[in-house]
Amino acid sequence: MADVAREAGVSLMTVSRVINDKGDVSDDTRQRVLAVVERLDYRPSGIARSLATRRTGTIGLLVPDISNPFFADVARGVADEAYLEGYSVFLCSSDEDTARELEFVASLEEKRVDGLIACSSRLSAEDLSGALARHTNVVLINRRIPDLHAGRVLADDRAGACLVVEHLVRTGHRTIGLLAGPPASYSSKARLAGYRAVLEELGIAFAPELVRHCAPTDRGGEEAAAELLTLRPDITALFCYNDLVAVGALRACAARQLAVPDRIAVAGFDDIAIAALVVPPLTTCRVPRHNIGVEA
Amino acid sequence: MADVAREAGVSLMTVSRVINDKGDVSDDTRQRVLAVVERLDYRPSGIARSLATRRTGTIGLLVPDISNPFFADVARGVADEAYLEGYSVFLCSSDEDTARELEFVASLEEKRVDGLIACSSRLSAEDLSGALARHTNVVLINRRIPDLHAGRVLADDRAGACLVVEHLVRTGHRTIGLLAGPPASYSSKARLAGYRAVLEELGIAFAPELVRHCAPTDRGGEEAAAELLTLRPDITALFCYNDLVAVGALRACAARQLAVPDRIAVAGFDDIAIAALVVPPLTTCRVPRHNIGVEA
DNA sequence: AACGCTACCGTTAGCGCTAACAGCCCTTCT
DNA sequence: AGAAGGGCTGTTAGCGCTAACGGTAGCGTT
Repeated sequence: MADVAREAGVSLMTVSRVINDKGDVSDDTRQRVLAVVERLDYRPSGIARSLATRRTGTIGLLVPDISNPFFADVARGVADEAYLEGYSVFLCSSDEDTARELEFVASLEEKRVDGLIACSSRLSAEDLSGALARHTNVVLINRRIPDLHAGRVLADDRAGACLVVEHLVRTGHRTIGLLAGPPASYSSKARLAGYRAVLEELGIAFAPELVRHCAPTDRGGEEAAAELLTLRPDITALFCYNDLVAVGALRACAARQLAVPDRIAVAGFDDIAIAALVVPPLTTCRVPRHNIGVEA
Repeated sequence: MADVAREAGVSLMTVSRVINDKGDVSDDTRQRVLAVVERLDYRPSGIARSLATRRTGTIGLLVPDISNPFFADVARGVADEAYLEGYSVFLCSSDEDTARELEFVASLEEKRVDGLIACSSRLSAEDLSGALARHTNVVLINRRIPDLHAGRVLADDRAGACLVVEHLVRTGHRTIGLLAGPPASYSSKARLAGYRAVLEELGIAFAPELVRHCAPTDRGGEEAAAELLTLRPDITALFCYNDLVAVGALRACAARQLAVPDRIAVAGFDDIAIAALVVPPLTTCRVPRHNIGVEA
């Protein structure tokens, strides 16, 4: 920057004004400075600028697993909107590990991010609000923490679950297993609530042994479905935490020679791409993942 | 930091040594400083540290589309390894847009990233090497630019294609169609080369009309397969650019009542989750996406 | 003539850290 | 005794920018 100022015959401040497109610079000077910037191939240091302005133009994005299509789509929305607003995004994929999540929050603080989006945090309400209290601009996706000053973007998981379960009951199912995903997940609780509400509303007793938590992956779904179907072979429908779990459930059904959907129905959630491509295609409930990211 | 130094009765430098875990601090002093750090809830500024050390502990990751499972898996590998090494990752999803890609490279330079991983860049060799020349630590995934000082991680697409085509030929196929994906893609060229090499090696004439480029999606595969099968109904096997294309091809076959795999064989590439889930499961070739990210 | 205003540009003092070096004290060795 | 060296701590001078304020010239107004 000093080189540019010297070569253009102006002060550092004038160079600063030009590269930041501030007013109070004559057109003539501006052109002269820009020419030198070009000639010397000068790029300002965002680090030094951040130190002086106390803004970094970055946000942190915390997800449990970026290779999960759900979070990848949310991330895409976040990345798209951040780009439009001139922000950069730190990707933090915590591998569903709460300790790592906490480390990421601390690391993002050291990096002095301007904001933080935490998607489907697996942390307890206590740990999460403790960690986030140090950040000023926070948005939570699929999490509701009462006393935390933070924005929220929530899918209406309860309503979605109601739709799915209602559909299953109306199709004649009375014994509906629930592969409920990670117990710490907000969505898991909300979907369980919807499942329960619809059953009771339609006069079907809620049976805890029909509910099984599992990892939110196809493997998690496969294992949980196998166990649940062994325990309760009378199940005629499985409502799965998400489409990945449902895909795993499909495999478990295939392994036991249970025809889908004739002998047993399998429903997922999210409507990720794979839902339409498996055979048979999954019953599911669309969640506007990209929009959620944009909104957050 | 000044507060900590004052309260602990030491100099700034000693605080710096403690928080950076450098030697030359007595155990007694270290404990005293750490206690004050804890009490004042002090977190060092990575920005200021970066300005002083000229290192940021960040890398940039450039992908065409983070919502594409292929890139999401690579990103997961990058994120995992970066975490282990104490680096943070800037996620840049260019939406398959070359202009945006260039902007990202410039923005990462201003952010003073320590390194940059560019995955399947859509830029021309010229633009890409021009943009990356300003960065010192660059790794390209699935791109080979001759005169660029950069690390490379390449899937051996040619060898993979050879394996698949050889398998098809050994299973008795002589008329093998190729749905070749986007012509600009490095992988497309490499897989075509493998296809051609194996055919010629095994004494089967290469027929250009058996090759058809297409979008790397299930829809692209469906359309291209339909056209190719109309043109050459004698085809008994389809080798597809990737698994999504192959899923599309499966649909095209179903529409024409061609039994898979009895009347026609369909092979994909990448071994994404869906490959095992369609009926019948796809013949495919695994690409170690996560490893590629880790390695890069 | 005195004043105020606008447009432009410069100076000063940091932002919060660390590299490099300088010192002091104590021990060990010759 | 003196030299040498190691362990610990402090001082100085930045890293590359910008906020805040200060100044000047030129113009119009009273």
